[in-house]
Amino acid sequence: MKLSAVTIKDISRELNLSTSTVSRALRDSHEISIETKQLILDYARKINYKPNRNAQSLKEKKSHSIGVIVSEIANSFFSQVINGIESIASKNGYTVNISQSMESAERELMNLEYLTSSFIDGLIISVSTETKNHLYLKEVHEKGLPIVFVDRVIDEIETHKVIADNFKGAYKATKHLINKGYSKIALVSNHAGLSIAKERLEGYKVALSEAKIPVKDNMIVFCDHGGMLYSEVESAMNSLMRLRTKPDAIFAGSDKITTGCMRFMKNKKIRVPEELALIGFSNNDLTELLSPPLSVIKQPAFEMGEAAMTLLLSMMESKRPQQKFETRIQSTELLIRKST
Amino acid sequence: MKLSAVTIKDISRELNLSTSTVSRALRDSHEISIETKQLILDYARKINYKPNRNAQSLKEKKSHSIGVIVSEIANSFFSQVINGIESIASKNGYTVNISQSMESAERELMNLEYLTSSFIDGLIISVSTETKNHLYLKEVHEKGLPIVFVDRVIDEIETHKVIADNFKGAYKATKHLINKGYSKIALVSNHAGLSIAKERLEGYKVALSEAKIPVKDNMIVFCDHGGMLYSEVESAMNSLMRLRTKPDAIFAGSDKITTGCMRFMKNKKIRVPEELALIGFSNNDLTELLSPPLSVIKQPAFEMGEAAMTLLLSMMESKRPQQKFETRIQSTELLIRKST
DNA sequence: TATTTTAACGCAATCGTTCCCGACAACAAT
DNA sequence: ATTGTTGTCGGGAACGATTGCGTTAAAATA
Repeated sequence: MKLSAVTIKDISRELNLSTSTVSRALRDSHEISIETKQLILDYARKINYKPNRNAQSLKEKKSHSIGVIVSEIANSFFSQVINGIESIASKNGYTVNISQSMESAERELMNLEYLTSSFIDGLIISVSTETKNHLYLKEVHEKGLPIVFVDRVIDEIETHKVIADNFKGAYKATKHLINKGYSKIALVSNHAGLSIAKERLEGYKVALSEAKIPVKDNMIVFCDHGGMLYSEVESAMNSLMRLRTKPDAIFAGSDKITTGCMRFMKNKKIRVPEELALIGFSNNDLTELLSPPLSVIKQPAFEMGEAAMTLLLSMMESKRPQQKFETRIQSTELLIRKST
Repeated sequence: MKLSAVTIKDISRELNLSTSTVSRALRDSHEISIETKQLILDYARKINYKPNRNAQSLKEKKSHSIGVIVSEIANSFFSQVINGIESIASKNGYTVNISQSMESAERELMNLEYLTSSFIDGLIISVSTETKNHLYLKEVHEKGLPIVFVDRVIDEIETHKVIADNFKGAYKATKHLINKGYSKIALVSNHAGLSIAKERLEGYKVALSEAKIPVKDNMIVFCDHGGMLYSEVESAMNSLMRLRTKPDAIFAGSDKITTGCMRFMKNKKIRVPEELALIGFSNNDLTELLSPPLSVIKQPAFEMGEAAMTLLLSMMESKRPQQKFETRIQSTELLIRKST
């Protein structure tokens, strides 16, 4: 069942006017006399008229709604990003359609195909770890769908991008560990193919090199699903702990991995930071309350969401395809607490 | 700018057929010969035809999208609920439109009015703490919009409701504290007008009464915005700590309040549970890793989301207004850890 | 052979809005 | 008196998909 809506026709019939006049009055056209306009507006308010957005969308070829695809909503970083997106979107009369890829390329594609059925005016996406073939994304982009990448970008697609300064964040974190006297620093990274993972790896490597610490391959392990499952982090950590020269510090490459590592150390009763230090990317507010309070690299998630939506707005509202695209790099924050 | 979509007309023109035939072929009607059908299907796939959902919605008077209004996405409980909703929705071809009230009745109403512009087929809502006048909600409900309440319900509106067993959860938590030897148990509650707050208060009171512990009003404090701001929790806790007979245990009435209390105790260097025990409602995965690990009452958030969406589906898909509504009460889980 | 049935397709209206054209007054300018 | 102008309004065609009904030819039946 559905709600029976009142339409422009109802108004025009009641007031003995044409639908054109009513439509124009509601849109405050100058072609309508003030009296008629007032009459229509009053009556419309009285019967609680709301324009049918589907009809409007069909006519205007604009839905005033955007799609957002992230890997998981229940992830502090992404929920904060969405928060930022929503705040700008609702201010500008846009509805936000959210779907989750759950780090699965298949689900991502499904959502994408669904959202792009001439339904959304624009898309903000943070690609899943699995994504390797972005044919479809590229296709809709070339057909003219405005897209903004957030956090996890695809270099091959030229459009606006909003990312954190992953290189610098990783660099600062690693350098911090070095300054604290740690030398056997392991990296538990996200999927190697991810843009953020590459940048963070690079920051890690450069910091080590500058300190003349050799970068060892066996000190770098990967979680191909970004720590979505704890077991993934567990086996990554286990492989590190089996090493002949165990690490004395862990640098975790994502929110879920960071908390996963923490969980691992708790489970294994590894003392932090005495036996093993821990620092990682995380936007979870509770990291501060952990024992020990976690040192983290925090991304300006809310602001990144705002920036992405603002950029998307500019694309959607511009008449002609934009030529110049910008990549906004927002700086991360290093919060040093007790775990390092 | 927008993406130029391919329509049924493009197909019909190219193949020298009528739009009716094309439409019927795409919908696999028996009135179309197999050869023609195949021809159309092949060509449609070739040019990557996607039906225009706005046009479909206009024709069918169904948008196949639902609205979800919660107080905040970046709240583990709600993000898990949304997770559950989305999983069922996408399986059934529905798009989820999420908006946040941020515990503001004004924002809630804005979102509601926006979503209900003949745009959504159904609504799942967890009302904000501020909400007191639900006139508009009642109005759209009476006009026939299927609504399902989750977690925070409005008794006056008769429809499906999905809630956790708040009474029992609170009862069990309080009883647990009593069994552990605590007797001066304070309740830091959510806004008093909220259904969940009332039920939890009741569970708290009954448990105390059964143990012949008098219920004292000054041991019950309220956070009118559900702990949205830390300052709110802080002042609530401060008023408790100023009491002549301070509490020896805190029972926190919501996710944000629980973590807020924990934060307060850390800040004030109050030893948990020696000086003050803490238990509370929370769905945050990290509570386990806090020091001490928090005892919590956990709600089946994901399952609640699933249930809500399932109920909403049944309402949306039924031809006539439903008469019988159910209130699904899902049981909570008491996780006893070190904070009590 | 004449008539009915059936298969396969087209026509045109419809959903609710918007907007390009007019239409038709009243009035001003020539 | 004729022509222009302006201010208000209505007619009707879109937007893209769906669908009841009508049409036509071929096939089946009498």
